[in-house]
Parts: sequence; structure tokens; C-alpha cells
Amino acid sequence: MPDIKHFDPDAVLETVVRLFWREGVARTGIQDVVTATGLNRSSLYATFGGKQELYRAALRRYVEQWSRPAFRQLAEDGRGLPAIAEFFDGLIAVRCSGEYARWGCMVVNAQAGAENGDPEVGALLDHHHEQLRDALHTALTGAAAQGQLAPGADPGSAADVLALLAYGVNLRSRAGADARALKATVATALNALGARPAA
Amino acid sequence: MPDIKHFDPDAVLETVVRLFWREGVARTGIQDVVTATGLNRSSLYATFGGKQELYRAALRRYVEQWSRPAFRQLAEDGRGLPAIAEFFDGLIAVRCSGEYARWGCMVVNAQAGAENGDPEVGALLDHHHEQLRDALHTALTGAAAQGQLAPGADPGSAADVLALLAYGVNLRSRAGADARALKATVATALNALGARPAA
DNA sequence: AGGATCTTGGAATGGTCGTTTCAAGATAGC
DNA sequence: GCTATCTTGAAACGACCATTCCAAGATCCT
Repeated sequence: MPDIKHFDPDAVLETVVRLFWREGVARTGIQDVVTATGLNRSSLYATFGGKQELYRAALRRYVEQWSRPAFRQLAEDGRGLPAIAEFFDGLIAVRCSGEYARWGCMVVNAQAGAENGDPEVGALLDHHHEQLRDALHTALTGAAAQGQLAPGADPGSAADVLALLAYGVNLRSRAGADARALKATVATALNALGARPAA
Repeated sequence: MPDIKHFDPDAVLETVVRLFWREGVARTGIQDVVTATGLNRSSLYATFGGKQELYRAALRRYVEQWSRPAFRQLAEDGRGLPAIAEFFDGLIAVRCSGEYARWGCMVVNAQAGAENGDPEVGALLDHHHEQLRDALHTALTGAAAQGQLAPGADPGSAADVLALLAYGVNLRSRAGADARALKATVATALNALGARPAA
């Protein structure tokens, strides 16, 4: 009976993610979405609802597609500090080179851009932070169990430090920070956490 | 011959700083500025120019009034790590309590909000980062001279770490992070940098 | 094939944006 | 007090904003 959609909503949302991620929600108009996706306003509104709903969907997709896999891999990698180093290496690589260079982290961008007021977005930001911290905490607990941490170092506190450090990386990368400099900075932090009495 | 201004441009700019700081430039309309300052559009445009120029002026004033004094005090305090701890304590206090609680840092907000494209704003962000890093570097050099750092720790690299940490504090505070948690996190980082072989 | 039901295209909506314009008001020198 | 020069108030500007509406087109079921 009914007609069927003449486009792939998932592919459209992917395009929308990139728009909001790179430009921010404030600087992206519906006209920009229409132009970038190729579909028209009617289909857009019928499929996703208004702009804010579309932004929320894009933010959810970003977390699902980018943050979650990275967090999962970090938490499931049992090597300890090397796993954390690899996590940051991957982060810096995405942030400073390739297609998404200088785009920063869409979640971090949302956090500072005052683009909220939307309670659902706020909750997502908090949840994202918790997930990051938990993944780091898991990896650091493994590191401690393998004797990779300085004696007396608390994995929980160290996870907090590294989470804030990750935010710093995301922020500075959007401003065009150098990948090598960021890597060196992260290495210094990891080294400090892992420092122990000279044997 | 001419008439004289019927208001104090400096007081007006102070009001504008608070508006842009708290709400962000995207969510603040000229009408909001007019309402908050009490003066009308003609005087606004005649005195400051357009919105972007007004935002730049407000950003400059913020750096001058908030960042610069804090950086100066940090750099001129010769105590080393205690000076850095006090810097972060003051930062967290402003970010989490009092009139400016949950406002974040106006410069950091500008960085993530993608509110640039304006090269002058971009240059200001870079300059701000450099100033923060330099102040931390100076304080850390003093700390190293007093034997407060872990052996082999490089003040330059440590300054990079703490600068990114400060960005993290500014970001999370805007999302409502707890002051005590932030203090504990900073303490962990400082302790890690200062850790040395058990004597 | 017929008809019900959804999608699509494109114009149109009211609202808000930043900015401009211009007459009226205020000041300082003559 | 008169005039030149700036400031102030308030209305008005065109452009863009997110959103809605409706006729036309496409699809599936019977």
C-alpha cells in the first residue's frame, strides 16, 4: 500500500554526523543538511523529526560508531599500559590526520559549545565521560595487577587524570595541535603514572 | 561641539563578556546584548562595530582580566609544585563555585564551539595556550631546581601534560563536575609528576 | 487495474538574525 | 542662542532560520 523510502536513512545519518561533527550544530542549517544529503525537507522531517532530534540521533550514532568501539577495545585489552598507549595513539591519529583531522571529538565539541540545555544531550555527555573513565579504569587495574604502575598509585585516580588528558587532546587537536607533540605529552603522562623507584 | 557618550564602554564590555562567556557566541543574539547592557543598537554598533568584533573584544578582555593575571601569578611564584597546586585550586574554585560556576573557560569554550573561522580568534587561542604552557613551564623549572620533580622528568613535557589537564578541568567543570573530584584528580597528576624513588 | 498510503518536490510560513537608516535629542564652541 | 557634530531611540531592512503544507509521484495490496 504505502510507498517506500527512496533513500537509506542510515547513510543519510552518517552524512549528518559528519556535518554536525565538523561544523557544530549552531553553524549547520537545515539547508546545509538538505544540500549535503541530497534529500529534501519533507523526507528529512518525516524521517528524523526536527533539527534537535536530528542532532541527538547524530550524536548517538557518533558515540556508537566511534567512542564505544574504542572504549570496548581499551577495556578488553589486558596488556595494561601498552593498551592505554595504543588507545591514545589511535585517538591522536584520528584527530590529527586523515579525513577527520582537526574535527575534534563530537562529544567534546558539544560539551564546550554550550549547545546543550537539552537534558538528553547532557545525559549523553555524562554517560560518555563515565564510559571513558571506566574503560581507562579497567585498563589501569590490569596495569596495576601486572606491576606496571608506581607503587601506591590508585587506578581510579589515574583514570580520572587520563580522562581529562583525553579531553585536552581532543580540544587541542581541533585547534590544529601537532600529532607528535600530543604523543610526546601523552607518553610523559603515562610514564609519570608508571614511574617507580629505580630498581 | 560633539555630544559625549552617555554610558561607560568598559562597563558595557564587562557585561558582554559575561554574556558570551556563559551562553556562547552562537546562542547570544544582539537583542540579548541590547537587553543586558541597556543601551541600544545604534550606540552598540557605533562603539564596537558588529557582533564578531564585539565578541573579539570580549574575548580579549576575558584573557586580559582572567587568564593573564593567573598566568602571571603562577610564573612569578617561585615555590614550584605548591605554586602549581595553588593555580589549579584557584582554577577549580572559580569554575565550580561562586558567580561563574559551570561557565567553563571562555577561551576553551571558543575552542570547542567551532565558533571560529575567524583567524584573529584562532590566533588568540594559540597565544593563550602558549602563555599557559609557558607559565607552567616556568613554575616546573623552579620545581625541578628545588628537587621537587621525579628524576629525569622534563619540565617542558610536564608543562604540556598539565596544560592539557587544565583544559580537561575547564571542560568538565562546565558539565558540572564536582570540585573535590577535580582537586583529587589534579593532586594525583601532580603527585605522579613529583613522584621519586622512595628515599 | 484500482485505490489506499506513504514519499517526494518545492513553495510558503512566521520568526529571528545581524545590520542599517534617519529623525530627534544632547552637547560644546562661538 | 545658534549652529555644528556627535549620540540616542526606534523603526525598518533583507537574509536566513527551522518548520509546515499540499499537490504530485511512487509503491504495494487486492
